[in-house]
Amino acid sequence: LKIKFEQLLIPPKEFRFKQTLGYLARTNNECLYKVKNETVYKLILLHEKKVLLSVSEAGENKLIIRFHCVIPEESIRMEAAQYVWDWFDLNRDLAPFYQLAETDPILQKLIEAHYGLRIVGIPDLFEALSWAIIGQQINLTFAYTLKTRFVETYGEHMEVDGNKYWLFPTPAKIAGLSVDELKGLQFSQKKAEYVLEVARRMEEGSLSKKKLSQLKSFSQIEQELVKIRGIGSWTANYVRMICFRDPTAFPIADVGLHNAVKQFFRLDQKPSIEELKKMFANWPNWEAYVTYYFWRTLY
DNA sequence: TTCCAGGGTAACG
DNA sequence: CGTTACCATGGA
Repeated sequence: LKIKFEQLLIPPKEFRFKQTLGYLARTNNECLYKVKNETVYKLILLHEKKVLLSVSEAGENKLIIRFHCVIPEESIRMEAAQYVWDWFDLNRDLAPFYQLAETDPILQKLIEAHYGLRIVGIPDLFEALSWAIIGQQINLTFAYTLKTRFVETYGEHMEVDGNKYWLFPTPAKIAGLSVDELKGLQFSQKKAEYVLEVARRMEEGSLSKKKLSQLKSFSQIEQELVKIRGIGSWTANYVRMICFRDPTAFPIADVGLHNAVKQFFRLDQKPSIEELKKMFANWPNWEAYVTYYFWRTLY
């Protein structure tokens, strides 16, 4: 890929790009970015323009963003840097989290295995909600299949050097679809209805990341989200976690978390909700990070 | 073939 | 309010 411009990013101390890459490369089924040669490539939309960027490590814990398209203007380069900063959750101060581990053997073990791992987010609210809805109650492999069909049917792409890079579909594109069209991709009736409802609300403007961000608390964001059909506690917390960057978000009903905890402690059966509440009470304000670190123990 | 998957809704008591 | 049946489809 031809490099048109480079931009340096200096992440905080408690960050290891290797961990981010490990997460990004956890599956071959992801259609919204590619990982190759320790570099992640992603197409994003900035000011209506498709911008293909890559992120890799440059020297000691520095990141370098490269642009593989027309040379973006200064303001767009800054927004791209901001995007990556948010995507990798580089704004979070992990020092208190790691301090908490000093007197906690469970956290110590988790952090030892994943030091420098940050929650890789989904900054786009429509994508975050849609992906959560798609993933409800089906195995992840099939969830990726559905997402890929959805993206490649309704999303835009850019082709560079024979590779296609995709954007997640916009609410505007999806809002006009019918349930049957999504069922054609093997969405269930309910999933199709839920995704369409979210798209319509976003297209109409009553639902937006900006509006929700202006609320006073993350719990208010959750209250607003669960008013929408198809969005329950798990989905709302998942989205608080990966889109709104709430470290206290806690998708406690998550099957992946249950399996991870079961395996981590070699339990005979999955932990109950009460047991999880009790356990996580040791990690106040870091529920999202502990959940994420547990997830990583599965792959 | 059976079990279950990064849940949610609606009906019921 | 807490519980339960049901949804719906593919993966392993």
